Amino acid sequence: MARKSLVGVVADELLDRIIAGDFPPGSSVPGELELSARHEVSRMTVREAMKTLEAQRILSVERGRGTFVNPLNRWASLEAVLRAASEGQNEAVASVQLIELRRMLETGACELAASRISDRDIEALFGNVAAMRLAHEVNDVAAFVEADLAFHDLILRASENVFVAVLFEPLQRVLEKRRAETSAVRTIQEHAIGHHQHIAEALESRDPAKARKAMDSHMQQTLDDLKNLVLEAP
Amino acid sequence: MARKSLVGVVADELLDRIIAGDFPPGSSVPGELELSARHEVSRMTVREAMKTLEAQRILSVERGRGTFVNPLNRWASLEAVLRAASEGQNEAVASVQLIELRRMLETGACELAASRISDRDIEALFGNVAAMRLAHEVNDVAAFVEADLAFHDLILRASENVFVAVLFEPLQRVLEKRRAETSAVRTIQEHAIGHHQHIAEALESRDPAKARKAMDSHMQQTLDDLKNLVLEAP
DNA sequence: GCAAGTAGACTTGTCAGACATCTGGCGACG
DNA sequence: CGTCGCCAGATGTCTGACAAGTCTACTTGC
Repeated sequence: MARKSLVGVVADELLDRIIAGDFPPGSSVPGELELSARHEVSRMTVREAMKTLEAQRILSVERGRGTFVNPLNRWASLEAVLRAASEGQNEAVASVQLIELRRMLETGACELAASRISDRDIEALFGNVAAMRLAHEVNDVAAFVEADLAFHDLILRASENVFVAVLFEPLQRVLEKRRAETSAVRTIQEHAIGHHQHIAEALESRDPAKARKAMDSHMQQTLDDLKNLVLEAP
Repeated sequence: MARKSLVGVVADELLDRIIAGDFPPGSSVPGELELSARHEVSRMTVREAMKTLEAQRILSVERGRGTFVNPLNRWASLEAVLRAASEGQNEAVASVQLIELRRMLETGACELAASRISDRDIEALFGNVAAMRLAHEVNDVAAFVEADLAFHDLILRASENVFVAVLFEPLQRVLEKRRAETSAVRTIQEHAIGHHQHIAEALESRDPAKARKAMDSHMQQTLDDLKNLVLEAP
């Protein structure tokens, strides 16, 4: 694990204080000198920390006036928004909303991919399903997850839309922990194998509507699994 | 227009050189000292420029080794990716892909909003349609666009999904210029009014599938309009 | 008395130079 | 031949200073 530099520490602590509500949107954040004294670092370090938060549109720096907190809907960092939205009892709500977002992107990408995917990619898709089946039989969770991820990644790339991939990348990183959890349950594995088989077949038929529906069913299953896990967890 | 600070200029020029292919993904960019000499600024300025690019996951800075260019699919900035994807003759392709992305988010948000939207918001929706109709009659393009944007913004917020709004914000900023162009054509205005009316009615019926379909038709129209304008432009 | 102008305090922007710390390779030494 | 240590080069941080924008409040001229 990479030890964080001072800049990272200061940026994190400042973001924590923003999320905690110390500095509500629209208000100003303490000056660079004050922060450098508080965190016992030089002003340059504080400036670099601010620059990272400004690049994520969390802060707006105005020369001569001060530095201000942007409203949450202008933040450009999915992870920062996730941290802010997960405060308190909202973690379950945030998880569901993330799945909803994933559903939009994946079903859309699948619909596009249906009319653009190559024969070779379809073959690879069925190969991934076979790999999932095998991993299920020998009870190899890691291999199962890997084939699962490769399957979805292939569809994303087959949609031939660069921007979808860009938006999806941070989402995947946030969700990968929970995916590993759900994938450990054998009955869920069986469900997933069936859904993936249907998706591959739908793509093979080159029917966008059918492909979208197949992926949507898969996402609905994923959402149900998440709800059952989160809500029933002790 | 805000004059860009030196940091912004350096960051832009460096990004331009990356996009131009001077530093392909995986390779290293020149050291801080070399860049500070090239741009005739201090090392601190270069460092802050690098920090902004690092925060957007365009660069990876590794202490003691150097600074490296990330592959495009790891970039976190929609606008930077757009700049990279619009190089050469690809601008039309990039525009279409952006609309595809917007379609995913807006149809998804509309589907969610159908079961969550309040009566008051529905009323406001019809109010916006009325405003569009009025603006159409008196030929006020600015008012038309404003009501249009308010309509879509309302649906986004009615979906009650924070993350959708976060992803959609930069998209909207990128697309707003073209939207103003298409909205200037009177026949397109008429089409849009009809579609918006259908969307509002579908949401009023609280039928998610119907709402999704109505929004999808609207997006299809937008896509067709864009294609006709881009492809037929002299 | 009032308004315009201005001095000052406070903010961020940039610069210069220095030292610390990490990485990787090269060479000396066992 | 392998290992250790040194060194060049990279980024990380600090100090102190000055430039430049913004807002407030006081001064000044009418």
